[in-house]
Amino acid sequence: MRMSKLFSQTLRDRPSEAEIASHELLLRAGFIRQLAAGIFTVLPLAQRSVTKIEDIMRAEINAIGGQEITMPVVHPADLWKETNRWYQVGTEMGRFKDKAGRDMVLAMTHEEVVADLVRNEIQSYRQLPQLIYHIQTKWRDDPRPRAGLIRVREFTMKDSYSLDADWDGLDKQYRNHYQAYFNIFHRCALPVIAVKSDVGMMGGKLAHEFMYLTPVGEDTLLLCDSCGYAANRQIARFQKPKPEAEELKPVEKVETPEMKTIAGLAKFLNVPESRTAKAVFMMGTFTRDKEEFERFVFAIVRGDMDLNETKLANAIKAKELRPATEAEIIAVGAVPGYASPVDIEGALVVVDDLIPESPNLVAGANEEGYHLRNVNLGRDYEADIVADIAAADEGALCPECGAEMASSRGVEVGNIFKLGTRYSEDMGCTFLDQDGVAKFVVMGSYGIGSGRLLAAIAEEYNDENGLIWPITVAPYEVHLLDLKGAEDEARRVYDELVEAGIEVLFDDRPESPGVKFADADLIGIPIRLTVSKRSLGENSVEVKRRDMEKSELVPVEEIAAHVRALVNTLHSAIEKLVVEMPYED
RNA sequence: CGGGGCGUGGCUCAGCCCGGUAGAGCGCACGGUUCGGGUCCGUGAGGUCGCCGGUUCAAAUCCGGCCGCCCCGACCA
Repeated sequence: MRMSKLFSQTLRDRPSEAEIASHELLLRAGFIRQLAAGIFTVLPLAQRSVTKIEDIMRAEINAIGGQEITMPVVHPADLWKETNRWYQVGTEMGRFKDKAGRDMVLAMTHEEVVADLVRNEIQSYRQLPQLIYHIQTKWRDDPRPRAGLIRVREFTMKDSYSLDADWDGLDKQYRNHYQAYFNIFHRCALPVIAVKSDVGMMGGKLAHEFMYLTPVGEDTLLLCDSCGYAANRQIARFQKPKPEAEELKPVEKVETPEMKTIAGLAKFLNVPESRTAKAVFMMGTFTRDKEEFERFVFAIVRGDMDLNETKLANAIKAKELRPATEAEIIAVGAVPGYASPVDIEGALVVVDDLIPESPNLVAGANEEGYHLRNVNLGRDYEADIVADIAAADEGALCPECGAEMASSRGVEVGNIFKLGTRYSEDMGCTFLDQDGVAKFVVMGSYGIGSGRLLAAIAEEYNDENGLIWPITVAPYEVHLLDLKGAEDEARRVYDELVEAGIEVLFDDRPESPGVKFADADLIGIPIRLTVSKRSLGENSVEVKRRDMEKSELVPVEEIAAHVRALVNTLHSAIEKLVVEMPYED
């Protein structure tokens, strides 16, 4: 490709909307352009990189038996009504009506379409297992897109769907994806870890997320250095300190003027925060018989811990949770700041599983200015649900080995879900087993966003001058530039490299050397060749790697062979990253 | 949805407070110059000042409403 013909241009100034490196550099280097919030055009350079990423994904998924298909972007809403997700998913789903007034859905994922295919195509256990996948556009109307390609509304995703006769089959396909996903990321030279995660709107039993660790990430992870436990904070378990057993003491009302916070209260009463009960009020949205209703949720965790809303939502099977308003709090008979689970009407009372073991806590008195000492679950109030609803934070003890865990930020670049029969049952995906009995197909789904992956790689590999692509995903292998007086020889080098099957971006523009070098650094192609009067004076071409300072002179007649060898060296260095990864349930 | 910021040629921004002929740098076109780290000089094209309404003799500027974009939070595979 001649740069004089390249569609995109580089930008000298930092675009004002870019806050993180990958966003800024992908814009400046001419890889992407924004159309609207969270909606981007992929320009030629990025398109080449994305194609390479997708080919890596194809190769790895094909290797575990995947068959590529393409499913539609527009779905009849009826399918989504069958699985209830039409009702469960909120504003994130794109909805419209076709000309006949039928409800339609913009694809945010494809379980329903897969299930519809399955119920029509799969009749017999002989047709299982199967693995189908596609690389398609998704629309998720995220309330807050940000950080360039990291979090967008429209994106391209490789999603695969496994179909099995039983759970053992699913387990095998799940493990296959676990390894294949590591292979994909490793072949993109992106370091990732796998963490256990919430199943979210996908439903199902088990999920892992593949996380690229970076401060710009928006997921918080808890990681145990000792045993390797790794989980998204949304579901991270931890060992809770066992309080000492003690006799239940009588409830005692104490005056606590202006003590509306746990910290202030504990100090005022001279007790540790762990001897207080923290009340958090939420309104949960529930679905019953396709009807939505809200219910007040009174959640209690110990005063030294925070409520984890995802855990709470899962524990009570709420579709949504939002903080309750002051009026709603008062309506159930609680007093904000002095709220107590004692004598509450009509609320769903959910307590953390540490509370039953924590005797004689300080709680509110439901009276302005007063608290109660020695409140005890079971004696003074009842819980509707006891569950782990406390959040794990930096320093929490590992649920597996008890060591202190660290927290880190990450970007989710891929995920794998054991869906089980969640969709098969709703949509009637059955097959006849060997014994002639109809059974539900056991499903899994597995996704990687290619644009987000591209951005993560850009985020990982850059310096003050620009991008530094790993060769496996670089838009071109070689960036060739000529300086004044060497144009003819550069053109011969270009033709020779192209002839040798090497991907070359040839900067043949009549620009000054500084402009050409700066653009080469910005675009970040791994190998740079310079043909100039100076190099030709030694009958040579200058060869420089983007990730290294030094350059070398290579005789013109050896250049194609030399570059071929260097390309191979760079590829094999990345191949070495592809290793077997330990799997943990 | 709550809080904050911003909207002026393709890009980065000034002008707005204090109303009076729309500016700079970069980029782009043309001419010259230079040629191993964003050369230098000249000439030129390019803007409904986000949109709608109001105030005024006069609005980029003041007032109201709306829209869009960015950041933080809520939310979220």
